[in-house]
Amino acid sequence: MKSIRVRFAPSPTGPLHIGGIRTALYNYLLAKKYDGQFILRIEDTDQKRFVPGAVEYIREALEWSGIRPDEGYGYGGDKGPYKQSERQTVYRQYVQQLLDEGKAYYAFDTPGDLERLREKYQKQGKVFTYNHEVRHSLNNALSLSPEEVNAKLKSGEPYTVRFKIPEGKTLVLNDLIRGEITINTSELDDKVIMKSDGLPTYHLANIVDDHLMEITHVIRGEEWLPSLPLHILLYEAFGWEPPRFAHLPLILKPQGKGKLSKRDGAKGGFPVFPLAWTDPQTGETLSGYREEGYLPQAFINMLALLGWNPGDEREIFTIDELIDAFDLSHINKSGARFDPGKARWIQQQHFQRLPKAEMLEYVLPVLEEKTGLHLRGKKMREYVEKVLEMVRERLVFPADIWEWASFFFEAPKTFNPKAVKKQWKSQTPEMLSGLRNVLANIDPWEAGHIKEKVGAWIQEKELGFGKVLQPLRIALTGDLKGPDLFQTTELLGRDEVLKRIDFALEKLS
RNA sequence: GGCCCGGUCGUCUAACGGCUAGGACGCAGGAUUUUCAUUCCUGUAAUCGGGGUUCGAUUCCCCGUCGGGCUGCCA
Repeated sequence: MKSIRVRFAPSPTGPLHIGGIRTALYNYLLAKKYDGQFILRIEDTDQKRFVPGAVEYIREALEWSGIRPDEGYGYGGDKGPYKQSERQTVYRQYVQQLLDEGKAYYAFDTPGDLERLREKYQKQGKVFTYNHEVRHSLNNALSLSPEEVNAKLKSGEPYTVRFKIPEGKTLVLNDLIRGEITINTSELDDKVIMKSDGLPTYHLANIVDDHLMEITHVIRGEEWLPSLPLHILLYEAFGWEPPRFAHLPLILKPQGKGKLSKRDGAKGGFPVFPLAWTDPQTGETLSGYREEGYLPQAFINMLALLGWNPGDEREIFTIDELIDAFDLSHINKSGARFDPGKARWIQQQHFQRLPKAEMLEYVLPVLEEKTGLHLRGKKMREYVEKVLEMVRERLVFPADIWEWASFFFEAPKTFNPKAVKKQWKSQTPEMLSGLRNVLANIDPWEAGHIKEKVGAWIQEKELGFGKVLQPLRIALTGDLKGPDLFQTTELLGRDEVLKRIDFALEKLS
């Protein structure tokens, strides 16, 4: 049995969105599971829609996600070139073959002609379809004499080539996810397979390349399901064995109607792209999962679960676990509404599972940027390690470190008014002055010992932990949240603690 | 309009004719904690409607309905 070869074949018309990455992921998982190859092919047959930077974006996004092609554009391989704009002569040859065999024909209808026909039909409440019913009355090689056709070709008149759909045939197609699909070929239209610019359309290029590149499984979005009959017919026309097909359910908007689009992220407050993208035309930047602080493994995990399940109740996977668990038979048939909240939860799960050292590496740059300090030296690094140890459970994203631990690096200059209102009472300054004296004389300065001494003092004064510790927390951190206060005081050091108490007494009294 | 594909808690989903329809996110409540967060416990809520087939339908078939996709010299 030959090994599995799958491909991801995006069109460089802009940034890939998460639906595209998910398609790439499923292809990748299948290839890795069965020790096959995952190929990247660039489908740039529409030069009008080409966007500069898009190819680079696609590659970077795949790399960041950990979905690395084994072969393809930029990755080598002996079945190239892997960019369709560089394969024009290949396609010409196959188009010619269909022409010679009478399976395709020249068509001279201009875009204007077709536009007028569509309008005319629409006025009558109908839809124009270039099919077996009308093809003999249109401006093409089926209605013109061979001499007329030759004359037109010689004169350089622009033409397209259309595939002649065999009529009245019932096709029974098989989709790995949806099962059997039956359709009559008379419902189909004679699709253009080569445009007047000499480049093939998607349909032709796609099947020629899949065949030449020996693709065994085509896993793509459901939006391609309607053209599956055409593709099968093309394979038949060439006498090639088609690959197996699997059409993935679409990813839908979190709210409202329709499939997730590139515009939805800006509106919904969540990214729809793996990496940030700056539109070369407008200069507008749209955020990406990487920039939001998502871990690649969390991002991948989240996408994997959108339309697939492992068949058991596991939800958190490493990439290797995904490869192991992945299975086409557990892909869903219906579209999945994207849920940003669940994505965040998966990120949290992955971030929390990070080994200490790795989490530190994620958090360090955030801290360095916020403080402007160099934190890689031994001493500072150890300090950050201790801070991280105290707050790590609270973090979902690397950037959260600042929300929870800024006070370990900068004394509060202001105090959260809500916290003050709640816990800073008229008798607080006096109490805190008393506590200050206790703290000033504690030795050794160690969390357990501080707790013991402060506890004794609270009891002696009959004050209660909350009444004392809450104002102290405000003084030290500026707010009413954070890790264990005694550990916090230990790490801050006695001098700093006393200084902050003095400052709070001065500011809030 | 035509063709195609779908429909289980608000959301992601499990149950491939047979338990009180299970899990997760979210939400609500509780426990723990000096606080916030974490963690733990509890609760919340679903088979689109109507017909069949069957001893028995979430599951199979038909109709309707709703949702989605396609209907380009785009991919």
